Amino acid sequence: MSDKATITIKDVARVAGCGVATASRVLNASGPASAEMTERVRRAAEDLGFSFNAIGRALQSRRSRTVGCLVPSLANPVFGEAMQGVQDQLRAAGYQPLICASNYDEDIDEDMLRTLLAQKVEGLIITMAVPARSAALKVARASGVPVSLMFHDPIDGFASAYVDNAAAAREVARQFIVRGHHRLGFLALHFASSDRSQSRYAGFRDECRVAGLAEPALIEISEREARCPDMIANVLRANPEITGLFASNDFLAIAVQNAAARIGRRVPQDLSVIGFDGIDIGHLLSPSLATIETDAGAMGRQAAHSLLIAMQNGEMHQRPPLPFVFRAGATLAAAPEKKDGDRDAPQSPSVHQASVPTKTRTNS
Amino acid sequence: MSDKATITIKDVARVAGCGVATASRVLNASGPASAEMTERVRRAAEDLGFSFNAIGRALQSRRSRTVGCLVPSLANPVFGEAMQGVQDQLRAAGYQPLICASNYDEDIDEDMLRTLLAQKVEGLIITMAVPARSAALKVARASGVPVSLMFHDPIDGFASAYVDNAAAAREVARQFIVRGHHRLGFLALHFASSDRSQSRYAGFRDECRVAGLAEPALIEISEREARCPDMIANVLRANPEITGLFASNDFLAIAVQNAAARIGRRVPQDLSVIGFDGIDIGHLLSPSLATIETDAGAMGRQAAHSLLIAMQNGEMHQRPPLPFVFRAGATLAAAPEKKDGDRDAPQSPSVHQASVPTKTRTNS
DNA sequence: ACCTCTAGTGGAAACGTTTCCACTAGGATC
DNA sequence: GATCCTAGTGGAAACGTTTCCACTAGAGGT
Repeated sequence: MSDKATITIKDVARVAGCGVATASRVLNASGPASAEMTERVRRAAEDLGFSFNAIGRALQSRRSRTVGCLVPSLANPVFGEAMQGVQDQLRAAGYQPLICASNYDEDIDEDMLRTLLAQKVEGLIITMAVPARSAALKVARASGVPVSLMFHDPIDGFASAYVDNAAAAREVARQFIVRGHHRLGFLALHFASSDRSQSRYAGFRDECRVAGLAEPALIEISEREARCPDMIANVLRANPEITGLFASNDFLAIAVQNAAARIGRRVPQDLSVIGFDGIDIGHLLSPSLATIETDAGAMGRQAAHSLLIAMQNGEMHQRPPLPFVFRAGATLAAAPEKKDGDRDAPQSPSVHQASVPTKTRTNS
Repeated sequence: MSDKATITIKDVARVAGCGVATASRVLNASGPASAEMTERVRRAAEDLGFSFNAIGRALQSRRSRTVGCLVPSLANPVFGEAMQGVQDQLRAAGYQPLICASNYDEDIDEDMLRTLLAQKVEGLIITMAVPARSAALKVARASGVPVSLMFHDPIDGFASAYVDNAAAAREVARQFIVRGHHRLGFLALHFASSDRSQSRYAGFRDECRVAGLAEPALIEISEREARCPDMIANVLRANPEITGLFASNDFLAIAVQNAAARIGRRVPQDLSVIGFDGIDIGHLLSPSLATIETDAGAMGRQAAHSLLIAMQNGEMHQRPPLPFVFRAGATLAAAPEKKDGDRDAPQSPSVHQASVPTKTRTNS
């Protein structure tokens, strides 16, 4: 049943009774060929079940039609969605993604990048574990291959498909402040290594300052701690004054709710929580999750699109950041009545009323 | 800064003052070389920043060191985790996955498979959108490349890394029955096209039969309907007699809870729900999610491992199915007191007491 | 009748590797 | 001193493709 050997274009040419050059031209529609020859070659290819060997093709043409993609983890659906977007976009252009995950390991990051470059990818789409001072990024630049970043704020002249993390965080802060919260906290995962977390904290803090609030607490926890609700409960216990907590991502926000319940704090009556990413099930939970909704698929598509353009004309342009939306949810409510004599928090001047905005659209 | 041209092993040989054969032997440690020559070649490669071109190498050696992976979607973290497992395993063996998603589209399935084969992947790891009568599977078989399935029950002689869906579903049924439920339902996504859903329903139904219960209701909904809580609410309304609902996956189980709340049914007092997959956040929700816990990463690792073995010695062996665990959760409780004169449901003979087992481990 | 053009064709080189083979130069064995 | 081995080496052939180039033959222009 199966073929004795692999079938090459030479076999096709032989059967069709022509030279390989002609066969190649016919099968690629890349040059002149008589109607009769065309028919014969098509026929032969069909009969033999011929299909091109992408490797031979890539070697000769020096075009692998392949784009390397690197994300920290595929287990995180946010990156999965982004990859889905990347694939859709690339596929339409006749390219194929080579997808790798670094598992948040800086060394694997670099290693994977080298592997991808050895495969002669024509472009790279990268979300790094540790973008700053990343050896991987140096490798990428040295390669001369066009690079699109994803999720990261633009760094070092690399274009990125991202949302403005600082602006989103400011929006989160405003949502808290509007509701009378004045002791806020930011719960960060991978803070030290994540530029995104850092931008978010910066924006969050800035908005607090503008509103004359105290510096928001910066609480870092490790991935391992995040998996352990008791750890998070401890964190909450250690920060009893916080009434509004901004979590690094939606999963963490959910974990916070769980932890709060363990120590008898009610969400949102005692503690309001806002997440980040806008994962789908957020809507369905009770209480529903207040969060910043982003579109990871769109980020993937944009990164791929920019890259494709750059691969054609060599010019990589930074597009404006992608829009995000604040999604209201039941985890966010007015601050509890203060029991202690906290100093009065001046309201931000832009705040007109206490009515709750449902969705705020923005893209800067 | 960047290299004027790409550096090949010829350049290395020239600089080292030797033939390419020698350079190749040194750099691959694949043959004899004098200490001095070794040094010179290493030096030259280092100085030039040489790295192998995987394409040239693959062409000549007819070994791409690459494995094609196809999953229905990367946006689903279950598949993402599996891919992560695959990658870890392959990487350790010097292979690289080429990951594709079919987006649950049968045509893309086949198209992707052809693309992967054109890349001369040395093996395939596949989870199909529609396994039965799948053209993709025929393509895979015809290619002669070793194939590991993932998630699917073994089909057509292909080995698979999977959990025994029917057994898991029987366990789910027992958990309901133990608690006095006797009107059960199975809520399926992609039922017509998913062998997994079908196996689960079969097991679920079988166990109901064994216990002398009525046939469980089979409720199919589309992906689109699943996103719309009102649709699910309608389904619940249309099946008021059901007190125990087995959902196709955890996300769907969460959606069910939400829908139930909308029509005033309490989980678990009025309706018990059990999911499938065992996603991490299930623990953290309130009520916590009762579910069948599976290890997608382990499935990926096993699929990759079996494949690697088959790639070496040509023999693909079906390993026993991977273990699953029933995870108790607050969405599952005793059946509500019956209000109508339902006939008595005989208890399964294996049931000794009403005490709630916390975890049941099994692997068959 | 000559030249020029074009369509159609195939030979062969190249892409970057690995590996087979042939070759040399010593050292060991008889 | 002839023979055999071994380590070390490089030339060259392949892998499957595309594409440059050269060639033919007929058509169309003078």
